[in-house]
Amino acid sequence: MPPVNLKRLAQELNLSIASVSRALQDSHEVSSQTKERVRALATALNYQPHAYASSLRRNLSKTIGVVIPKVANHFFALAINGIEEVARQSGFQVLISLTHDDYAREVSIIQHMKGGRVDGLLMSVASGTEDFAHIKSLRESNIPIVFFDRVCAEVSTAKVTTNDYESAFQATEHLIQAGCRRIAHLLISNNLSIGQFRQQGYRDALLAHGCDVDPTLILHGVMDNEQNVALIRDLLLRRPDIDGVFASVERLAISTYRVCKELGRTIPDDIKVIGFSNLEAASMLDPPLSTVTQPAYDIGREAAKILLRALEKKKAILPSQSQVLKSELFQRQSTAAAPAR
Amino acid sequence: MPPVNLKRLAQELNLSIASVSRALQDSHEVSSQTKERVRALATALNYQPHAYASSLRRNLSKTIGVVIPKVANHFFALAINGIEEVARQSGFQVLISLTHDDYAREVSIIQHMKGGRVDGLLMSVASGTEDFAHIKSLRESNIPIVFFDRVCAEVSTAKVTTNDYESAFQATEHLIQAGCRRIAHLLISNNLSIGQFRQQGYRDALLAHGCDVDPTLILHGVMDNEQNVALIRDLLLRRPDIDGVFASVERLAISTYRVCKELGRTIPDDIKVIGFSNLEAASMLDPPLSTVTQPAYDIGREAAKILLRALEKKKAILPSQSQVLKSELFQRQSTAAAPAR
DNA sequence: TTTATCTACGTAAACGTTTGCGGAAAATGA
DNA sequence: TCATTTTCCGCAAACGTTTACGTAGATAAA
Repeated sequence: MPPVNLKRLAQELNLSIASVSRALQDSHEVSSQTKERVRALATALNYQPHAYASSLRRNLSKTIGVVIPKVANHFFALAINGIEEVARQSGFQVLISLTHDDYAREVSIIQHMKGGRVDGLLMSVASGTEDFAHIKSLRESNIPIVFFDRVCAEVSTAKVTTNDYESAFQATEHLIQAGCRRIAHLLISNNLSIGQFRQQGYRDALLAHGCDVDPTLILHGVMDNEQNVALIRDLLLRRPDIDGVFASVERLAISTYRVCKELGRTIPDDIKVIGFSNLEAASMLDPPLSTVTQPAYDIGREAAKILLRALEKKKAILPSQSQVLKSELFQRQSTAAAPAR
Repeated sequence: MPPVNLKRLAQELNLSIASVSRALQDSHEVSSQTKERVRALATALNYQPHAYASSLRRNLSKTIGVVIPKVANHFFALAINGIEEVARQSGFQVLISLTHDDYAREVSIIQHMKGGRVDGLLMSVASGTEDFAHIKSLRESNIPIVFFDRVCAEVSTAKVTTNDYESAFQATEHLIQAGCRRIAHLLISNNLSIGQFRQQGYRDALLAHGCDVDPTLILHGVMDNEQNVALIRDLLLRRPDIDGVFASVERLAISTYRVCKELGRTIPDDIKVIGFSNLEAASMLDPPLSTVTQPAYDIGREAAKILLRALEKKKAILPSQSQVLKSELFQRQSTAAAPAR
């Protein structure tokens, strides 16, 4: 059977393709009777416009790209939900691509996206990315971009982040007030501003409370979780005086739990642990994990909103403005102060 | 500045558009010197082919659609990773759309996908779906589809599942052997085969061990977690003799933990709990949760492989064959038998 | 009446790519 | 030498849309 496209509809209705197209767009240039005829046949034949043909002609894909490191991560999963919600309301599709925190893949993905596939981009930078030429090149393709969470300081555009410095400060302060004196900081090795902010918050909190910053207590984690467990084990064995751990990412907090169980260190008596995390089951852990929880869903929503507003106005270059949402600190068992004796 | 497309390359090289196109495809119809010239300029100008134009002309999008209920779910997140891995290796893009377990959205998404957007589809059916006309209509559009996990029995095509019946049987048996006599079964209300298989495994395990099946012990959960907590609380209060819970999905197991904490029932002494789950932190829960864990990543890989093989051979209709992968049962603290007295 | 405006539709070009066809020049065969 | 094949390239149509422009008829204004 012949495909059901505009030509087919036009033939069966004795109309021109143009009129059918206009009828379906509810143009004022076509009479209401013909509109009805067209719409009737369109639904009868279950006509579906060819999205790519339309994109090609209008130079608009009605699609936004989302480039993130991974999806098996509560934060990004929730952010996607927020993005998708906003996009759907505006009739946009969402094209998700995963970098797996790999620079080469990120470059390749951005290249692909540039070929007219997307109207705009939402992005959380891969931790391995140090050169940003591929991102800057989006300018020339007139593709606006909004960073969220893992922003790129070098590129001036709109950004949605959380108050990472303050949250890290609070988390560290919370550990100090719970009685910790030797606080380790676990982070994923990268030069992204987000990691720097969190580390700075950690450092400043220590200084503000008269503790000195010991660089050997700062551990740079890697991609592989097994390796992280080994690294953390080494650290805790080498420095038995560590009585607090501030994990910059969820995985490192979980790895710390694993190591503590293995070494027989009890949380929170021997070591207190707090970490950035969006884990729903945090309160069900043994012990319940104190967390800094980012408003992931809202971050996604806000980023998408900003991007869609820009697309609406056909602004390809966004003002370098950053919106900061607040994370929430949940105090749970893992950082409970020792009972007064 | 003018856009960099085939026309632009052709002009600058004094060639025809056709030759440039062929050169970039490494056609034998163009000399190796010209190929070099073309490739050189293409990389110099950072030429990126227009994916949609190519799709339109070749009637191929090099894209596979993934339609799933949600992404904030370890199982689906891992499955996506598997899918993405396979797709990337074959040069395919992955277009993810979320149904949020809503029938209307699922229909709308399938409609969109039919408009030439994707070459094939991977799908896990929404729990609310009861009519499958929208799925069957894909046949007419020549779009092959592979179901994974939440398959649709009514549609005959390739399917990738896990051994749900046996896993449920084993999980229930495990509870019985740990000493449980009154075992509740929590599931998400739906008429998908997957839910039926799991329930049947539960029933048969009870019968096989001489327990009778009590329909009032089977609880149909809903979308909202708070509501589920209330439902489970009611159930446990109404039936204080319940000493075991088999949760068909992760969320319901977590909700059970919450309720038990609230009611002061200790796991596993008062109640033992096991559930389907891909939660990485399952062993860190309080107490560590016994799980039936599906090989989510492999499921994604297998489903994608089957689909891509079909696309390779231009087979739009796949033989109704189902591949069954095995889930793994992890015994942890939450189902530990009471110490002999 | 004539002229101008409006309504409703068709014609055709364009978006960027791929590809069947044809053909000129070069290479090969006799 | 001529005939045949091979090599390399251009022309133009096509994919399904959208849209600038043209126009025939109807209506309104003069």
